[in-house]
Amino acid sequence: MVENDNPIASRSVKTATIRDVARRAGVGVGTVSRVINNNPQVSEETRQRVLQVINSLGYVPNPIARKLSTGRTLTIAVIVPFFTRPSFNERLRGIESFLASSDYDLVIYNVETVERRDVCMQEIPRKDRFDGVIIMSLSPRDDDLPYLQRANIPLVLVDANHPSLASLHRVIVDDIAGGYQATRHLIELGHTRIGYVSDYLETPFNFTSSRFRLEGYKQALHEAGIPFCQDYHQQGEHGRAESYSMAMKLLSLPDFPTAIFAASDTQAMGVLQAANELGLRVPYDLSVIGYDDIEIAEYLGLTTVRQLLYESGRRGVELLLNIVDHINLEPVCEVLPTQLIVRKTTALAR
Amino acid sequence: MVENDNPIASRSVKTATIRDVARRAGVGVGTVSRVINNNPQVSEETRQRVLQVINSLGYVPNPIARKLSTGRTLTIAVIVPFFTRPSFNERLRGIESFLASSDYDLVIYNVETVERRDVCMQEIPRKDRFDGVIIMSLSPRDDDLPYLQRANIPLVLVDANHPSLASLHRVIVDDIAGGYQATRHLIELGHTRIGYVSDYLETPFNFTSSRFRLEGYKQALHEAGIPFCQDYHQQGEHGRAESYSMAMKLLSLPDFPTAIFAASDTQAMGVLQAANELGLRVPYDLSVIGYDDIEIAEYLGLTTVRQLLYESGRRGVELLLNIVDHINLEPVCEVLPTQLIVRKTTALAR
DNA sequence: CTGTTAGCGCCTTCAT
DNA sequence: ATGAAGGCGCTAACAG
Repeated sequence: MVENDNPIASRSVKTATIRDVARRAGVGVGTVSRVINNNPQVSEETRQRVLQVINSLGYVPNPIARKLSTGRTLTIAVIVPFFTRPSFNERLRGIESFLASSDYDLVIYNVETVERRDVCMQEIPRKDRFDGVIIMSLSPRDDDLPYLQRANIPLVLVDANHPSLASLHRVIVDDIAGGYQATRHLIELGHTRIGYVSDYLETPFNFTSSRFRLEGYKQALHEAGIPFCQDYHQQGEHGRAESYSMAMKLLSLPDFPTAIFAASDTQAMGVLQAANELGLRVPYDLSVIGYDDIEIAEYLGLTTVRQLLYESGRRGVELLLNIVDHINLEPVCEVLPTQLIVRKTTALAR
Repeated sequence: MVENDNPIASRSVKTATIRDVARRAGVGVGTVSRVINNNPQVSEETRQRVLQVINSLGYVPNPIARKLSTGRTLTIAVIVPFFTRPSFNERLRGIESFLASSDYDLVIYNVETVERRDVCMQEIPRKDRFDGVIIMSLSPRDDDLPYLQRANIPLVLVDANHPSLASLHRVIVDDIAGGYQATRHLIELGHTRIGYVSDYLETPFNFTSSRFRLEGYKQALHEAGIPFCQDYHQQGEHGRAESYSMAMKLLSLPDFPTAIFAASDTQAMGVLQAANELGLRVPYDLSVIGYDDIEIAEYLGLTTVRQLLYESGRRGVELLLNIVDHINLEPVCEVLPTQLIVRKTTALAR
C-alpha cells in the first residue's frame, strides 16, 4: 500500500545501522555488536530480541566499517600474470575454491604488461588493504624485495622461486626435476637429438620456469653423455603460434631432432602443428612431450609432465591464511612433485 | 607538543596516518586531505610542504578508512560460473582489463555449485560492499529478482538474458541468431540430417544459451522445411567428455546426422573426438560446427560461430561504471553480434 | 550481562 | 586558504 516499492524512493532509503537496531531493541550498540559477533556473554532473551529486530529491519553489518574497526580486511589479493593461460588459470581456481569456503574475498590483479607488474609488486602489498597477498608465477626481482619486506604483510609466492627469495613463504614445483623427467623419458626411448622449445629465458616479467626446465634438460643430457647443442634450444614468446615457428626452425635443421620437449602443453601444441605441417608423423617420426598436463593434453593424447596446478593454489592460500593467523611463522617452502604422464606423442626412436 | 613524536613509536610497524603527516607538516588534517585529493584550494607552497612530508614518511592513505568516509568502495564484484571455461574466462579478461585502467578493484566470486549460486545472488549485491556488481552468464531466476532489486546497487548482466530481466541493464549476445547462423550454414551446405549437442536445457544454474541456440536451430530447420527431429538433439552436462558420449549416440542412430552443431567449441571437440573414434572423416563424412570461437578453435580448424567474448566483458564494466556515476540510467540492453567463421570442419553434404 | 564511550583513518562542512 | 570538529558504522575496553 505504501509506495516503498518505488525504485526511486527505495534508492534513497538508507540501510539500517547498528544504532537503529539498538534503539528498536531497546539495548545498547555494544549488545547488538555482541550478538552479531556471537559473543556468548549475552542473555538468551536479549539475543532473541535483538535477532528479531535485526531480521525485521533486514539489517546487515557494514563490512567496511567493521574492517576499519577491526583492522582486518578479510580480503586476499592475488597478483597473477596472464590469468587466461590454462596453467595459471587452474592455479587461480585452486585459490578461489579454497577462499570460497572461508570468509575472505578474493581480488585479482592480472598482469599482462611490465608496467603493471611493477605497479602491482610495489603497491599491492601495502598493509591495511589486504590481509594477505599471493604472488603467482612472478618471481620478484631483487629490487622488488625491499617493497615486499617493508610492506610487512603476509605474503606467499606460488610457483615463483629464486635463491634470494628464501626469506619468503612459497609453494613451488621443482622445475629442474620436471625438465629432467621429460628429457630423461625421451632419452630412455632412445632419442639423442632432442630439441627444447621454451619461453625466452630472460623476460621482463622474470618468469623462471623455462630456465629451470632447461637446467633439468641439460642435466639429463649430460648424465646420458649427450652433449648439449645450442641449436636444439629455441626460445621465444610464449604461445602456440610462436612455438610453431620455433619448431619449424628446429625441424628444418640439417640434423633435426627426433624428439622435442616443449616447456608447456600450449607450446607442445605448436610443435604438433609444425610436425603435422611438415608431414612428420607423431610419434613415429617425432616424439613430443609437453609440460603442465592442462586439460587439453588428454584430448590430444599428449605425453607431458604433470604438475599440481590446482593444488599449488590451494596450498598457497592455505599457507597464507595460516600466516595471517600466526604472524611469526618461519618461512615455509613447500615443493610440489611432478609426474610423467606418458600418452601417445612419444615413442621409441627409430 | 613533543609528546607523541617519540622515536620508538615511529620505528614501530604502524604505518603513518594522515594525522602524522599533518603534525610533521605543521598543518591541519583537513589540509593534508585536500592535497591528497588534489583539491585546488591549497596554496602551492603548503601543498609542496605536505607532499614533502608525505613522501618522506612513505605515507599512503588507508583505503578502508577512505571508503567508510566517502561511502564509495572502489570495488566491483563479478559473479561468474566456472571461470576456467575458456569462454567465461575470456569475458572475465575483458572486465579485468578495463578495470585495470581504473581505480577499481575486482573481486571475483566463482560459482560451481548451486548453493554458491544462490548465496552469491542474494548476498553479494548488498549495497555498501561494492559499488557495482556484474552477474555473468547466470540468468537470475524470478525468485532472485527481489533480492537484486531490493539491493538497489548498480548491476549489469553480461551474457544473461530472460524476458523478466528487462528491467536490468545487460550486455548480451543474440543466441537465437547464433544458433540460426550455425544451422543455416549447415543447411546451405546441403545437410538435412543435422544434430545438435548441447548443455542440459534446464539446469539449476539457469544457463540459457543452449536453449536459445536450440531455438535458432529450430528456426533455421523450419525455414528450410526440415522437420525437427527430437532424436537429433542431445543434451547433457557441459564438457568435452559428455559431449563425446552424446555424439556417439547421435552417430549410432540408424539415420545418423551428416552434420552436428555443438553448443560450444569445447563440446565440438567432443564431437570431433567421437567422429575420429568411429573412423568418420571430418568434414567429408561429418560436418561439425561449434560456438564461441575460443582460442583453440583456430588450432583445430574448427568452423564456429564467433561471439565477442572479451568485448562483452569490457562493455559490461564500461556500462556498469557509467551507471555508478549516473545513477538513474534507463535500463540498457546492448546486443553483441555473432559471426560465422568458416574453417575446415564443415563441407558440402555428399 | 549490558550500556557507554573512545577510537579506527579519513573526508567534509563550517567558520575563520 | 586553512584549522577545527563532527561523522561514516562498527568494535572493544571499561564500568557498572
